[in-house]
Amino acid sequence: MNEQYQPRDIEPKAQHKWEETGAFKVEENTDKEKFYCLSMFPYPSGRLHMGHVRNYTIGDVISRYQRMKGKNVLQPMGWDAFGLPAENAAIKNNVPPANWTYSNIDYMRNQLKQMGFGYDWSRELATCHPEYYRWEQWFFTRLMEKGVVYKKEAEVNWDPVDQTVLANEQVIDGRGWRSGALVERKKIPQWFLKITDYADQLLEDLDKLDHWPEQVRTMQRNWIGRSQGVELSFEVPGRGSLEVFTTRPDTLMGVTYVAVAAQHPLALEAAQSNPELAAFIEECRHQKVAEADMALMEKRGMPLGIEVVHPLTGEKVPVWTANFVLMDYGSGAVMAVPAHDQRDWEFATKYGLPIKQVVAPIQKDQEVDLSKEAFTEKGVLVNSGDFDDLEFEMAFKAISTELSSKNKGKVSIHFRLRDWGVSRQRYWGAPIPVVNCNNCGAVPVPEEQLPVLLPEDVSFDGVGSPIKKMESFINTTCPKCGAAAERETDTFDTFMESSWYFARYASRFSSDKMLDSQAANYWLPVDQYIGGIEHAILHLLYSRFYHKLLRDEGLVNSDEPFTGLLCQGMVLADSYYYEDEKGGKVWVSPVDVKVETDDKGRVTSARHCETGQPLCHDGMSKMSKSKNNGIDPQVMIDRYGADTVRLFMMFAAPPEQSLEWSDSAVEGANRFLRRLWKQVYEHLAIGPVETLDADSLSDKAKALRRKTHETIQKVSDDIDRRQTFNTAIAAVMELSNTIGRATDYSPQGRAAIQEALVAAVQLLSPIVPHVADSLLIELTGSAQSDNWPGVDEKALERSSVEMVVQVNGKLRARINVAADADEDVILHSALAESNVQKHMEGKTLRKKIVIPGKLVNIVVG
RNA sequence: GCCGCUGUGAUGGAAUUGGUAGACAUGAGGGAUUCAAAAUCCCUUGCAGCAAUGCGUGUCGGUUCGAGUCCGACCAGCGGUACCA
Repeated sequence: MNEQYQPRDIEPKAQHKWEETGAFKVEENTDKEKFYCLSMFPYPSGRLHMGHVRNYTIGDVISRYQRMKGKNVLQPMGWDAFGLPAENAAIKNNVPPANWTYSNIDYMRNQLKQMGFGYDWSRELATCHPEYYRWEQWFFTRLMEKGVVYKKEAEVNWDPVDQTVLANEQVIDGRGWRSGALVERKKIPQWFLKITDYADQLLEDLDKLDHWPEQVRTMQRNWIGRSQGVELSFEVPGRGSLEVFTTRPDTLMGVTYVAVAAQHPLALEAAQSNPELAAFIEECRHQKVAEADMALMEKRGMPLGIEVVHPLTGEKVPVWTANFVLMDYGSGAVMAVPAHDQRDWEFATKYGLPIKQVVAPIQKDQEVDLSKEAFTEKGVLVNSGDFDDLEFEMAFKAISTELSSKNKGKVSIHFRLRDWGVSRQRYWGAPIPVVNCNNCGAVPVPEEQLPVLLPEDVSFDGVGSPIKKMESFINTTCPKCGAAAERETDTFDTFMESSWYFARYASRFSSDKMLDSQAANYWLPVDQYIGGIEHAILHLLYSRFYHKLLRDEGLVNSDEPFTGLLCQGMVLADSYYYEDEKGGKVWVSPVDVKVETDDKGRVTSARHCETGQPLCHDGMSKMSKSKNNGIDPQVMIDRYGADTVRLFMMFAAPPEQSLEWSDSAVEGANRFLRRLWKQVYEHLAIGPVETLDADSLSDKAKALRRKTHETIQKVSDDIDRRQTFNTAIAAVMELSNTIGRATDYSPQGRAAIQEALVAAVQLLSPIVPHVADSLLIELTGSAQSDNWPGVDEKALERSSVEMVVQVNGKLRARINVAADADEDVILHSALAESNVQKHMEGKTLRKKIVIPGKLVNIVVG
């Protein structure tokens, strides 16, 4: 055994061995319990970043742990390879997006291998590969036939100079990021998936996901947003009716105006004879489509000069157009009750519209001042004619019944969730498999003509998608009637690919079907899914939806794709900047910063290593290009080895929390591994160890053995149930410290040390597999990586326990009592303590609380 | 804006079911070893105080014998907000 820990030596050796023996290649095997552990696949952006390293280390630790517990573990890896960054890189470097993507994949695959992750590489996939997206195209044509798909006009951000659609991210301060032109909203025809048909299932099945974080389930519930309300109509004299939905029909008698979207037909019609209104509508066309922008902008509106008829009172109320009403959402119109809705109240106050109170507080003494704000609580009706004195539920019933009897409305369930628009006007994505024919309309491409290949050899100028100008791609014949026709040139939203990759991994080798049901159903659902919290809604909701579509097509037999979910936090680093002459911030990589501290180790100032330029510290923020604070994992792997990086990542914070990068803590992790190596080396250098006989140990050896088994118990629970890998590592560190203090070097004393060392290394092996592999071979002659240590309950037994004694909740003494002592004995012993008596002096004993094995609290007064 | 989360020593964090606040690390200070340095090893380290002790988990209030943990209000930061992935 080498005296020094040399990761450069042992890591490639271990990795080579795993590859040679196909250690992580798995097959369906019904004799063994399966475990499918999946980390969210990466976008191949160029190099691995710390977020990936963290995500995949967590996944690998869980996988290796489950494998050691004897399960048949599938852990695959692949590439979410379509997307916007490839197009940006193509413009910048003048290479086709495909070439850029493939070379990134090659580089990053090699990096993953250097980290020692135990993937079944035979199942690797890339979503930009036709053998992957052909099935997505095929499935879409099945959905078209089933009517789950439809086409409608929807608004996009339009850059009028570049003549291209922009992602929300590409709109900066209302302007196109490249052209600088004022962005417009534009309606274009797009494909939608009817996720709203599955809204109820998606909501109800959340209750089954009891191994998901509660916060994610809550967010999804709120996103789906089921609410019960009333759909009602206001008559527009001479022009039919205006439909609105409200969850507060009890406030119906307080409606003082109705608001419609700027693009609403009523508004557009009124604008024809009203130039001022037309100008307002034109202005609204330049608002961003993002919800956050909509919510933060100034609420503005204009009257249309028309009135509608209140469905119950028959009174006329004015119609306004307002910039916060969405045309794409619901009916594009809302009723306004300024007295009982804060947004309506602000709008009414701003434009001098009437505010009519129709709800009063149930508690008579509660004050309502409608000149200050709206009264939005549920209460009792007033100023509502026949409905006066009714409370919310009765009022809801009475008013909705009245509306249905007059045929003016009905109770209905409404979802916040909107259908999923899957069309993108971009190049680097899977082509939508549709042919547009003048005779037959939109025709799905038949299965035998799939895949519709995306041409990869393109010149990419960034202005529009190349395939939109490529006649060889566009011109085709209609699969139905044979006439000349045009291909759809839009591509799929990349969420389409990431919504079913987990199923394809499980059935990676079926070449004639999207999924082989036997393989897919053996592995699915995923037992443990790991990824960033930023995917809590969109990706996870779309995947759940897609899984149900696969189920309804008979391809899988489960209802949900992911049984367990772990959302890991971000990786942060210090960020530093200085200001240039123009006052702009110049960000300096933390690698190039020298930090000065005072005599207590507090940071006093920071300077640029080379120039000495004083720098401002901007605190910890997410590692990003924009703040130039990314730490390259490759540099750390080269310097310390993969095990140190893995250990630091898992030790520095619990997985769901954000993790702060710290150079000195990385060195600390490395130091621990060196110490552990040395501990094993020195133990073995003394000579052979005899077999442990648990009954013939000294008290000291017994205490070490108890620590060993307590640690096994704690680490097993930490990794398995709690998923707090940081505390698991801390526990092994404690065990290592205890081993270091051992003084019994008799043959049986050394046998107890041997047991402790073997356990420590085994417990760490999911986290630092390379060094563990080497150490276990030295200690036991074999790697034993398929063995998780078991707890010997007998080793845990203690004869006495320490308890703390409090007086009025303050710690005053510690006592040692027999483990099975009863309350009287414990109290007697507690009251005998001199410091306890001192604090009781001159006071009356009021209460005695005894928590066996923990504490005694004496209450005096 | 809305939805969700987080806040504990100089720093990362621990405290699992309401029961010893600060495990395990990092940093800092002191010492040993060394010609010297690195590395390594040992000791100290929440704040105030000589001590007894008092104070202390973002802020303010509440429940309880007992609150980092539960409840209410607030402040700050972060994630998502439907075309970034």
